Amino acid sequence: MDFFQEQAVTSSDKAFFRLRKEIVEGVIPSSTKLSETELSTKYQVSRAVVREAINRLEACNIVERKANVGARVVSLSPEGLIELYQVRESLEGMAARLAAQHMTAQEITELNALLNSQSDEVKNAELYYQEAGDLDFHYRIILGSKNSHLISMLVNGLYHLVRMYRVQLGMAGPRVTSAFDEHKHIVQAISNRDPELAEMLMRRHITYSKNNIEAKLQNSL
Amino acid sequence: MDFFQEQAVTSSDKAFFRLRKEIVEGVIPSSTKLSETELSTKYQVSRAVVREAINRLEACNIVERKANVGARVVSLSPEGLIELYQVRESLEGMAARLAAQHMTAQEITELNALLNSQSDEVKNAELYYQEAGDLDFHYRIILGSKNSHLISMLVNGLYHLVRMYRVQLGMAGPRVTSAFDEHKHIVQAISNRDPELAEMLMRRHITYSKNNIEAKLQNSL
DNA sequence: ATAAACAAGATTGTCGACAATCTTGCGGTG
DNA sequence: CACCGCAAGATTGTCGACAATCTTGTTTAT
Repeated sequence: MDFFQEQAVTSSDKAFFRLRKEIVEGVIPSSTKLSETELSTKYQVSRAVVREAINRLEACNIVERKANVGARVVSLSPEGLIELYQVRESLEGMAARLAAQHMTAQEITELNALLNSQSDEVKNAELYYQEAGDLDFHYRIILGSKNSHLISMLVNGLYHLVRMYRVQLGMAGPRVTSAFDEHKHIVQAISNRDPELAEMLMRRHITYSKNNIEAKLQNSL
Repeated sequence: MDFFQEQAVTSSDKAFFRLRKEIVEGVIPSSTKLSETELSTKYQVSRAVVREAINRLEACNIVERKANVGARVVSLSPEGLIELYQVRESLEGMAARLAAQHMTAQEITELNALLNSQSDEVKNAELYYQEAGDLDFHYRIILGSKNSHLISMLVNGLYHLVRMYRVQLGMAGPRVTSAFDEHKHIVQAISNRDPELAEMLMRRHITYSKNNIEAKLQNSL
């Protein structure tokens, strides 16, 4: 299930994962100032490891830092979410294109199997699908691109930010069955080794999600 | 000329910029092991600032690091360069699309002016163009997208890697006049506020570059 | 009363030392 | 002779203390 369960080897790793989790899940609210000394006492580690963790969070665009002033959690805005989805559309579209070229026959078979198992869940209205299943689908295609830069940008960077928005703005929306059909068509294009179509369908799929979210944001104003 | 001349405020900044420069320009060859103690004596700073600099280089994908083992400069490969250009095609294509929507009238005017001034240079065969002028053009469009994630990924990340490849594999190739015409058409699409076409032309432009580079790599084998 | 200048406090940046881990070469054992 | 284990050396990871910078509240001069 969890593809890349990144495992912590050093203290900084642990601090980084913990901090990221707390920020993404809103335990530490957005726009909060991150005090190095405060966190080091809270986590029972030295300031150096907290510092390194914060630096890594900055590289993920989860916190912003000013020299001699400090770091604070990024503030979420509707515009920021739109920007995020524009980048997603671009990168995941390319991922789908490359996946159609580079995925192995076995990987494609497994992807189809995943979709079939999810098909039952969708019929039975187990909306377990939305969170984990959607992620699983997108991850497989990203990894299937076999492009390490693409993978790194999406998996280590964007996806945590997207999740942060999802959690904190309460976007666990529906769009389940329609999204599922879109997934099916994307896999079909990949199975047919049709890069052009795969990219186009993936871009549309993400654009639809973006529009759906924009509509929700409108309503909540 | 230099758009974002990032200015160093802390010692770590200086160490980071210096290290990046030396790596990109090949003074420190690719695949070199980076010893923290060695660099700290060489740069006359503490190990902590070297450490932080190396961490930042890791975030840029310029060095790879293993826990408890150390960091080494990434190794360049033809496949790596291709992957880089695939990501560039994706991101800069989106940048051109967004630039067509979001650039101000003044920015577009300035972009046209830049092209006109370069037009003379191309005619006079001052191939000053290739390096700085090409960069200038692409940077303006990236910044014109007004998408901070896109800008950050390209300016802080990919472009230094691309330059590293260019310098070390000796890719100061021609393709001057034809690339210039492609630039002209892209700007025209942006002037017409045609996002679709701007993206398509930018993607083609980068694909051509990629093909050109691939051909050179073939020859040098 | 407003604004500039200063001082006290707190926070980040940098440093050198110690602890934990990995690498390397030697010696023992099958 | 090959392989495993172990010890010495070197390298990275972590720590607490000091230095440099920013923030804040008060004072002072216009």
